[in-house]
Amino acid sequence: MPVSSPVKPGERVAKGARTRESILRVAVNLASVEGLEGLTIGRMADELNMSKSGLFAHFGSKEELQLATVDMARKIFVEHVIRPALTRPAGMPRLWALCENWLEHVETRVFEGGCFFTAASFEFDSRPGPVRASIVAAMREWLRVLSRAVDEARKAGHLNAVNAQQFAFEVYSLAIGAHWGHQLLGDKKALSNVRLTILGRIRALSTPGCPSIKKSGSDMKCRELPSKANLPDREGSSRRGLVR
Amino acid sequence: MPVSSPVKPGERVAKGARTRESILRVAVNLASVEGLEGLTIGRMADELNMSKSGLFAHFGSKEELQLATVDMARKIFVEHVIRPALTRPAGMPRLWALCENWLEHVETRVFEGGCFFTAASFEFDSRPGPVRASIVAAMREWLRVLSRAVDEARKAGHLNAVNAQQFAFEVYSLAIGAHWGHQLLGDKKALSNVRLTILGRIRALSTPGCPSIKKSGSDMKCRELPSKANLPDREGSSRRGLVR
DNA sequence: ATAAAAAACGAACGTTCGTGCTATTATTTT
DNA sequence: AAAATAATAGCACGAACGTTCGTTTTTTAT
Repeated sequence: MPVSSPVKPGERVAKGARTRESILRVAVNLASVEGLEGLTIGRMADELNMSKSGLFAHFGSKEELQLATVDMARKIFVEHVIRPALTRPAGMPRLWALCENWLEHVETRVFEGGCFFTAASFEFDSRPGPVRASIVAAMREWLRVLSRAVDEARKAGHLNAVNAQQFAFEVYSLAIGAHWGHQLLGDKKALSNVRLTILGRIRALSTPGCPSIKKSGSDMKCRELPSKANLPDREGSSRRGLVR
Repeated sequence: MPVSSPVKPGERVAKGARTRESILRVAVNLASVEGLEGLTIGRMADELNMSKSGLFAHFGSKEELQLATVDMARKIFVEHVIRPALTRPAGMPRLWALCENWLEHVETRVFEGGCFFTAASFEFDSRPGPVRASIVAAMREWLRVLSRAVDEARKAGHLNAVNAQQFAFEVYSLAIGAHWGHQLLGDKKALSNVRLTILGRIRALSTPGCPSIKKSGSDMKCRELPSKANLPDREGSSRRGLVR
């Protein structure tokens, strides 16, 4: 009796696709803990109460499974980190939302073992092959999303002149550091400390006209600008890559 | 059977110890590329032209091999990153040397796959066990060395009041980010960019009386203070941990 | 030089790995 | 409801895994 994810009302999805998805959901979490190379078909089959061969048939090779896993992780990452940030107005609110959401997705264990892509990045940073390529592509996209947000903040007059790419890189480095402190050292305050550090870096470069980022409860929210609507913008050019 | 006692300097080294060391030297590099879990006894035996069982006998279990590998990596790390920095005078010169040496040891591939401990950190950040514990201990020590250097720089009047631990954390986060950009994205400028970023962070907090850190050729050197000698200080309290 | 000790080997163990097959169910489509 | 198709199970394979054991070779101490 194999498991498959619940079918959504209205939407007719083939059984195979449903099973495939539940497999990948398990795969993503397992990989975030044990690594993509530590993903073994036998273990997954056990965890899903299905046969090795039955599971295997969905992918045809381990590498295909790994690639599919990276893709699924990307989807989850977009859903939890990027998409919600795009509902915020371009500029400082969106930039801050991206940082917040990233830290939060580690804190709330969207992936069992912390950020999937952080683990995958350092696991594959010295290996050739398509899996690495897929991870690299995802990370380049993430960096692009982040640095575009920085650029938008500059254009909106929220940030003083900065090298957007460089600043995005700096912010993300701090985030990775937070992951390291939180996940490896077990530093409970690592995430919130880095939240403040990033905030400090942003504040140091923000203009007087920048919408304030202030505490509200135990959370920090960035006050929205009144101008733009509260919807994900599909402004103009085609959006390829991470968000699709 | 007890482990052989440390031999006096100049004394002949038992064959076993020599072999053990060459095994570990291979192990460290292999692990920096394939991960500590990817270390397989068969592969290592092949690479060293010896038998699996002969190699295995040196450690008794894979976990022991991993622990020994972490220890060897620690020794190499100390030799390339920490020890040379301790020859510089406490304060800004030493702090900067630590940063420089870390970035350099990635650039010059002291470990084949980049920084051993960066890889190990993210590989084991979600796994229990003694291997993880050993990595954590090493990283705590590294952070302690770094933040002590920051503190010394403050005491020497080179840096304005800072939370040493926090600042050390920030600096190391940037370093990890550099590793990520260099190793995963193949960004040739990642290391030198972050070198400048760290420099910027340090400069922003340094006092007027701080010895300047200036370019000399394509390299940056921190001008030494005239006061202290150019030797590794064993100042006072026992030094336990990383450097031993 | 010879005996004791240490180190390295070779073969094999039981397991698990990824991956093929061929049946046999379940699900869709007609 | 029957036929066609898709999904899963069962079984087996060769290779590689970590590990054990008895033997042989090399090093060390007498």
